[in-house]
Amino acid sequence: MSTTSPRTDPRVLRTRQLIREAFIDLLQDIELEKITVNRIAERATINRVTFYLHYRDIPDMVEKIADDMIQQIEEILNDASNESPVRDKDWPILYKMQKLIEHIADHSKFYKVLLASKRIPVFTDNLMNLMIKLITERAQKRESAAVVSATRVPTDIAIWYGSSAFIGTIVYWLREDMPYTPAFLAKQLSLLFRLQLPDTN
Amino acid sequence: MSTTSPRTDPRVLRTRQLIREAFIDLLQDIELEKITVNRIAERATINRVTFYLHYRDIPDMVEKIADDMIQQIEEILNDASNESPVRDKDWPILYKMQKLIEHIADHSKFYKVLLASKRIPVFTDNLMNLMIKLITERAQKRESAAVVSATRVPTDIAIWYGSSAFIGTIVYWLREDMPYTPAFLAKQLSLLFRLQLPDTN
DNA sequence: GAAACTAATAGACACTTTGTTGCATAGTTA
DNA sequence: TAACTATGCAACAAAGTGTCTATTAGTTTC
Repeated sequence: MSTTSPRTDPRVLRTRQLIREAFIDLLQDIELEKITVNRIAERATINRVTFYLHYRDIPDMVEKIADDMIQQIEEILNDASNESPVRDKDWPILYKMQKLIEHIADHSKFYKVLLASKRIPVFTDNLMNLMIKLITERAQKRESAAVVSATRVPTDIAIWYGSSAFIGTIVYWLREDMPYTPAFLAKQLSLLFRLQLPDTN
Repeated sequence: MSTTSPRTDPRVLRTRQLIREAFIDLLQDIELEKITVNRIAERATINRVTFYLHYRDIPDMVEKIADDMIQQIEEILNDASNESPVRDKDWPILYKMQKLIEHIADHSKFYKVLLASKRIPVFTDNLMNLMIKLITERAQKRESAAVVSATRVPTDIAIWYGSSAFIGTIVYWLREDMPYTPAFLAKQLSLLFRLQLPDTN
């Protein structure tokens, strides 16, 4: 559902957009369990049958929306890899984090409801997987192999710890309606994270 | 639903136990969204109507089960406060963490499904709130006021960071079927956590 | 711009789930 | 034993689900 390759019918895009917005909108008011295809269709001003032309059921829709989210974020992280300022070359994860947090702030309505207020597991899960992948890659590049050795804490535990801390902090920051700027939050996260890496300290 | 004060009718206890077990059991096989009162009643070998005698609906049941869970954990943490060995007096949170993780290990079937495999938000949320409370108290007692000052990271961010890291690590440890002993995991967590507190390092 | 294609609408269908009722039965407590 | 109360049973209206067929409307291609 995240394909745009062979040019998609604008009606399809429009419908999916409407469904998506209606869903986010409904989530502001009611619990996920109480959301029905009926209500979504009504709010999106589409026919109920049309919903089934796009998604098997509500969990399927949620999953597809989560996939889109992850794809967007991956693009942002990739872009950040290239345009990263020289001064951050020794610590590129800071720049990536900042870009990610800025993106989340730009779409805070979306992320707040799916990640923070109602906590829909698949979103947190996907984001966590992405973060684990990111940190693991860094660790393997030995750019921060210290995560492993220096603290004598097993790699996997250190990675679980760091990834959960990153995402969790962002979630709470969202819940509190973003009391710090993305740049500041990214900086604090990198400070705390750096502490796990005595080598580079 | 966590009351046992004026001695509860054994039939009530039996029924709630059956419902609880049926629910955990069902969650091993199917997604939360697909679980119906019908199925729970069937698996629990009780009448569907009986379910409604105890819970308003499924979300209500989940919430009550989560409440019971938190109450149990609070008792464990309180007990740990008293019986904490003298040598850990300067760092009692380690002992508490170990007791908590041991408890989770003892009921791993329960916690794995509710916290790790299917991630039912209310459980993680409640546990997170408890952890935040715990860390905040420590911080206020100035026992580890360093969380605040030493790293120059704002208190709330440091607390979000630490709490998320704690719970997240335990969740991943559960997902991986507990590859370390509770004592070892608690030790590693305290090592990583201590790093946030340069004063005591 | 007309023709071919495809998405969305509308109404209807069998089916499941929900939450509630009144009444009968069985277990619990005093 | 008697009073009480939890559970079981049958049935109900209401709502939601997922699917079908036929029709309308928008998009793309030549």
